[in-house]
Amino acid sequence: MRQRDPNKTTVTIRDVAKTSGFSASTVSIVLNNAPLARYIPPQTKARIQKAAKTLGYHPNVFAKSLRSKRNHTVGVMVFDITDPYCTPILRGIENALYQASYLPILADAHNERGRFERYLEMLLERRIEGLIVLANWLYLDINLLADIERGKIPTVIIGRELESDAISSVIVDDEAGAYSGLSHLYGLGHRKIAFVRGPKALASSKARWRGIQRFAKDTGLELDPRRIVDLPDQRNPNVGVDDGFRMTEELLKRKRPFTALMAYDDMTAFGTLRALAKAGIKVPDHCSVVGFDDINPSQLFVPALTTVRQPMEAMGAAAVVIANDAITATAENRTVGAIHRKLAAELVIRESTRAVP
Amino acid sequence: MRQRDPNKTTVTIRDVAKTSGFSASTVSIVLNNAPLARYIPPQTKARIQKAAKTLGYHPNVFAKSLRSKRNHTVGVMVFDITDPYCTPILRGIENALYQASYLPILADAHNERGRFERYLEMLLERRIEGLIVLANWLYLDINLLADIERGKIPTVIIGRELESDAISSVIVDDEAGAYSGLSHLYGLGHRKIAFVRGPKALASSKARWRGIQRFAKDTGLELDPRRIVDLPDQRNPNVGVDDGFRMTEELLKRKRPFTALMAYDDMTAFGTLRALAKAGIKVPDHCSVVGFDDINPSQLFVPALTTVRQPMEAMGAAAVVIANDAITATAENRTVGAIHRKLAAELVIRESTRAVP
DNA sequence: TTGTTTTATTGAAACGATTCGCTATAATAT
DNA sequence: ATATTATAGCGAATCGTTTCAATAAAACAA
Repeated sequence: MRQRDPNKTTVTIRDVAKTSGFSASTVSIVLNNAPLARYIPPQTKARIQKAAKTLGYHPNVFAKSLRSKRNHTVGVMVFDITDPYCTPILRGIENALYQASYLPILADAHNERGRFERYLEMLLERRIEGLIVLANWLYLDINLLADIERGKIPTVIIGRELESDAISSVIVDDEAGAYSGLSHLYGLGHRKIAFVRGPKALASSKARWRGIQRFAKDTGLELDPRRIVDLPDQRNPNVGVDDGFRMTEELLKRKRPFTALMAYDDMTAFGTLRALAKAGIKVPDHCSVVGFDDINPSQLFVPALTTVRQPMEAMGAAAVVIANDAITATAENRTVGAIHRKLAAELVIRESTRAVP
Repeated sequence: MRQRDPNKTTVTIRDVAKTSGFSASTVSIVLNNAPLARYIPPQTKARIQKAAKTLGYHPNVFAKSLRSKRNHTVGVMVFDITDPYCTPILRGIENALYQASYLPILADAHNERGRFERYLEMLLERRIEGLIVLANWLYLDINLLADIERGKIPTVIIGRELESDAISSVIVDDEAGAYSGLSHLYGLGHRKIAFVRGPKALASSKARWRGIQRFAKDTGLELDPRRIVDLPDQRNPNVGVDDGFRMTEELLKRKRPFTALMAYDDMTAFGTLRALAKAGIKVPDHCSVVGFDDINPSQLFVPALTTVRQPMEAMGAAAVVIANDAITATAENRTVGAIHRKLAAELVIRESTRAVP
């Protein structure tokens, strides 16, 4: 005969029932403040609550989820947590989830497809209620997301807008951001401006360049191809610096003088700063530099980097709002279409830019 | 009469049982390769496995955990994910957990006590199998951990060694690290060395200073109190830079010349670099600077920072190993004492230090 | 032949919570 | 006095899985 372990460690709802003198049903109703709780007199509630507290009762989420199919958990998949771009977004996600009483399960794909798939599997098994994908600097292909669609799990992707319209997205307005960055340099009197463009395969590269071109057209600024270089396609956030360094040296070698340089992103800009320092070119005295992103180190640098700031915490929070809405919609059996948010970037003027002498 | 939803979406073990023609018990035994599976003929196994695959059966983890009390989940509590010191450790944790097929639930206390407690509660409810606490730059009091002890959840704390011997820890050898950093400067000929010490309340501050003192004693180096300043106690990782800046200015004001400066950590060192630049003092030409930690931006800086590197990924991995051992021990009803690991720091020589002229 | 062991499979009882439907009393209306 | 309704509480089924105990057929031994 199977019998309860007498010296068991977990306290169940039945224990609370026993010590409070009521049934498990009543305890459940009271503790969850279910609709039926309106009939339960206050003193009964008090007795039950006291019993629960003194016993140190914690409802078992597994038992709970087994019935309710809800577990207040969302998956957060990043592609490389090492990337400083990730951190503030993660903070934004975490904070918003906390407000909504969700807990994040963290998965880091290390930019490996296999790992991404394995994690996706694990998250699906765990019946996450929503999924937030942080597609930092990634070449993500779409088929991976078929799985997600199949499972009907509300999904939001940050940093990339997918062609498929089944998945929500939060991105920054790269085009307007680049426009404002260049506008800043132009306003300072710069006309000979060099560009280190992003990898061609990245959507954000294209968008940012569109902003540059639009500004050039609007003002008649000339974009000299000899002052333009491209970052190679195969990158990794931390070699971005090296690439920026190399590309800037390439630019210097071309002997086309420039008084300002716009880098694809802050990491690239750091490489640029290094190359310029090596060449004895002072920033901002001899050359202004503008980055993009405003990752944490940018403000620490000497000189502090002027850059176009992505509202990363806000992006994380926005993703959670979208996910949360979709989750409650699903719970209430409503359907809701994919939502696409594009947040504004903000120019942050620091020490790496100054008026042309 | 309650009846099954005919167009339900989840496929259960009973569905597999039905289509394969065996009972749920058998299916369970086969799919988990339980001990009893040794009696099951291969062709039965094959039939069941095929059925499971074609139906797309994923066992429900909640039902599973409800019985087995295991859920392959550990809580990871950080005190401020924004701190660049966190990221590599998190990576180390994540990676090691992945190897062991665990999934991390991320909690960020934002350095608020209330938030820490709330998260602890949530994690406990979720019946995490282990807890890893990342006590970066925190003033953590012990009572918080009473809860953990009560629940008998294997816990490892990174970055801090607790007096209580019930909780394992992973720390870096701060003393030896500081010793080697100073030794490096000394070897370059520096004798007039300034120090920006860490906040007094931090254990690592004390340990690092012990290393300094030991080196001074070993070599007869004089530690002039007028070249020593202390960081204030109330800090936050990102104002660490400002504090470093202020303290260095204070040092400069004192008119006691120095040819090298050791900062409590890299963040502080960034502040120092800024202050020195402002004063027109070139690094490393006129003054060498050494940091501690080797956070990501340190290598990006111009000049790249010479620093004492904490093996952060390894620390995260070590914490997981300890936690994992404790978890399996608990599962097998063995008891295992707290383990304390102290990892070696490693001097990383970059561009911010050079021999005294 | 009968008895024992091995092989193959299953029913039923948990795990811990929620919830529907039922009962029983008290309060109110007719 | 009886019918009706609001108030309180409980029993039992259910969620999807694992696992123990039981059964039954086959294989083997005596």
